[in-house]
Amino acid sequence: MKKAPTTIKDIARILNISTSTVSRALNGQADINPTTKKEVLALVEKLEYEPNHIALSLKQRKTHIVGVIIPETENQFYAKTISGIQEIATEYGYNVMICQSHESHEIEKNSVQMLVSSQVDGLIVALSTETKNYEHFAKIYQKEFPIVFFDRICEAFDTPKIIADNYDGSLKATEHLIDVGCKRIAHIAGPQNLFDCHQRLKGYLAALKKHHLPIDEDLIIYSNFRKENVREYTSTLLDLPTPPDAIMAINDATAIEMMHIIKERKFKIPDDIAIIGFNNDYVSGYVDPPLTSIEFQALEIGRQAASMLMKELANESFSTGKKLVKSQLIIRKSSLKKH
Amino acid sequence: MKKAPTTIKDIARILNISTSTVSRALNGQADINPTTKKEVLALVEKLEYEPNHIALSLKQRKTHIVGVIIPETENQFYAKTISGIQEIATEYGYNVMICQSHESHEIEKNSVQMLVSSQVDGLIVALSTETKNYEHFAKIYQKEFPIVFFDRICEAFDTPKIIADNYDGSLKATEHLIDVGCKRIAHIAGPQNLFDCHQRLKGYLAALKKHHLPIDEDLIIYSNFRKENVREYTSTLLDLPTPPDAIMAINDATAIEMMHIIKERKFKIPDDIAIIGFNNDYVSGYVDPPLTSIEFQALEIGRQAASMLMKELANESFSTGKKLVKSQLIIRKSSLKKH
DNA sequence: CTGTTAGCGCTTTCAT
DNA sequence: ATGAAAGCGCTAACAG
Repeated sequence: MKKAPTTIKDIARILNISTSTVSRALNGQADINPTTKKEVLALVEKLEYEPNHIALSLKQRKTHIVGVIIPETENQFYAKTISGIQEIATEYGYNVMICQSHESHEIEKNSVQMLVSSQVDGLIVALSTETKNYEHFAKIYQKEFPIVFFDRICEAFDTPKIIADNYDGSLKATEHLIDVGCKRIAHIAGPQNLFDCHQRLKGYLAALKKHHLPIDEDLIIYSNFRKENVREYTSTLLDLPTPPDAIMAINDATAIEMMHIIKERKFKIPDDIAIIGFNNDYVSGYVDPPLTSIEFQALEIGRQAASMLMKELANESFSTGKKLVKSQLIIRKSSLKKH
Repeated sequence: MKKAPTTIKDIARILNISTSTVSRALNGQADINPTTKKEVLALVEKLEYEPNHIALSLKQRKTHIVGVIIPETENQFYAKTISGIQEIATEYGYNVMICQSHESHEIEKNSVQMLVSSQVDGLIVALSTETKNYEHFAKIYQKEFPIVFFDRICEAFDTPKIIADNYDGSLKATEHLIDVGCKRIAHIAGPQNLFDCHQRLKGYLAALKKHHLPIDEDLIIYSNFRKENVREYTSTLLDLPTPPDAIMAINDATAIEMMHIIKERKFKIPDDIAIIGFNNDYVSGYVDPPLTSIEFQALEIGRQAASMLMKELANESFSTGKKLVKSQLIIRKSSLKKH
């Protein structure tokens, strides 16, 4: 059983003054007798009074909480992103309420509703894999509820959008493979409704085209991110009449799992098949062979997303349109084919 | 500029009824004319009315939010833990507000204050590395504020505590090393104010004692978790007159980094030096050689911590004392010395 | 079955 | 410099 906390009223009663005076003493701005103020502050200290944010929120119709919806905290990328968001939010005096969609459209929808009901002042969102219908956002967007999308963005709305430059990262990675002599480059693509995955595929295709390599549909496999399907994807590729000489997987986890299976099948990495992943997970430098990967600045993306929202909440600016955050190719042994 | 949301008052005005009737229609329990109810519900639908949780919270002095303080979301273990907490909290109709201490005592202290001011109904906490003074918790504990500690627990308070069985995990891991013939087993220990790290050291020492191996202080190194110091720890061990024939590192990240350096120095793993880590990060199965590790059931720990809190909030039970969640030794090549 | 009223903790005019 | 009163959105006694 929790004890009732000290309120402004308690202070007022004890000091025989009105609650408004206490409020003034606490907030400092208005006219107030320095002596009264000192007394109040002393009692506040003694009684360990803590202001009740809820009451304030109700009064001001502003909770100073931002809602965040991401697919999974277990995903390093989103975990870092959260840190970036919190860093900026804290700076602006905001708190963060995080929901995970677990890649479910239904959960995402409920989270939006719950966060809105909780009166969060704005939303920062990376869409779930399943989300192909945006009504739950449309509903609040048309009420001018502040939303910022990042990474898994929704192009349907005119909100700020922060994304890693997946297109450029993918393009550079593919060109790197072409550089080291690969001719049949496979791509394990992600669900194409996800903006980032779509950009990766586009970057891959652009690189092939630029270097006049044929596009072979057999070399493009659409993954659903499920680990248990990786073996199947890998086998499909290895069993082709002419297997690929390089694979660019949709992420490091998939790449690492594939490397495992490829080695089982006695193919040499990178000499038979070069491998590249996306995300540059911290382990990628430690697997055998070390994995070439495209690194995204997750922390920076989180920071920028939060900054955009903070600015919008402060009515400072209202920048819609996409903002790209640079990505970087980290070259390691898994793609360094001798030629 | 956000538009003002629909309130219960709006509905009442339009329908020419009182707000309490609307409230009753919405909550369903009390007597209410089915027709009136239908009208209200229809309008609620049409106007997209969403109840204001803040108003409810103020009224009921219960926010249905639990605060969570963890060191880092980037840490896989805590990321999973969050998922477990959220799973249970959601089940009970609670939301979760997450703060990261980033291993700072100061930030942890501020987070506690902020969460309490935000009127969260309870707290789930894993302490920061820096935290050696518990006053910020004592203050709320004595007000009977519900707290559950997990993993990095604080023994000073009579609250529920959920921890992975680090002692047993460490004991088993050390015995496994002894089994495969190791005689000079080193331990990279963590800060001893952290409960889990302390238990790991105790398990290690217990195993040595049980098997009548001498305890060599040179073989115990106290780490601060900083990646940049790992090289130094490794060198210290390798440069000993008689280097260790096994190392049990405080976590997989450290173990993997050490493996790297050990290989640079041309020691063979596991034949010269066997390696074991803690946590069983998803990559540990993929490094070269695959890393033996102790796995903790992070999800389960999160679930149990949340369950304990939910029960306390429902006044169902008040179990203080530690609850252990089993850990498991995952044996891989890095510890399989031939003998 | 429904309306009236008071109040949750706080700020903020408006008086004094 | 301070107090009284209203109100943020909602629920819950109480009265009818």
